[in-house]
Amino acid sequence: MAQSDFFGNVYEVVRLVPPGRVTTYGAIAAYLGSQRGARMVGWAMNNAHGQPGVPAHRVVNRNGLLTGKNFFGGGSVMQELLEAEGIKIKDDQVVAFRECFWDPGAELL
DNA sequence: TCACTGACTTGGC
DNA sequence: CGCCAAGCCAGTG
Repeated sequence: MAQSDFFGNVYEVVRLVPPGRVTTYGAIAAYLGSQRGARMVGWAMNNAHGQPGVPAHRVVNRNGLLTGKNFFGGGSVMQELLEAEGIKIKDDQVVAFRECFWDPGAELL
């Protein structure tokens, strides 16, 4: 990858997230081998703003809360994007998050 | 070169 | 049930 392995892997994993599914920073971080490195995943997403094909709106925190929605324009853009894929959002939170959750380490392996 | 911050997570009080 | 502190990696000042 052009970027560091961490960033490159994050982009690739997020890009592999199927429509109608969501993943978490911790899941990606754990997949990369750094569970506590979840913060870095968020940082990668920040960089991912300039990366096409990286649906950062499908990445939420472990509570299913749209923590990064503030970075999508400050409005409910992230929520609408997820709803457009069939994911229901309630109170900035993913409904049936556990059912929509997509674990890279479990689905890809 | 050193120090701080950041879209997180977990555990402890 | 809610708040505080620690750990992770990379980027910026």
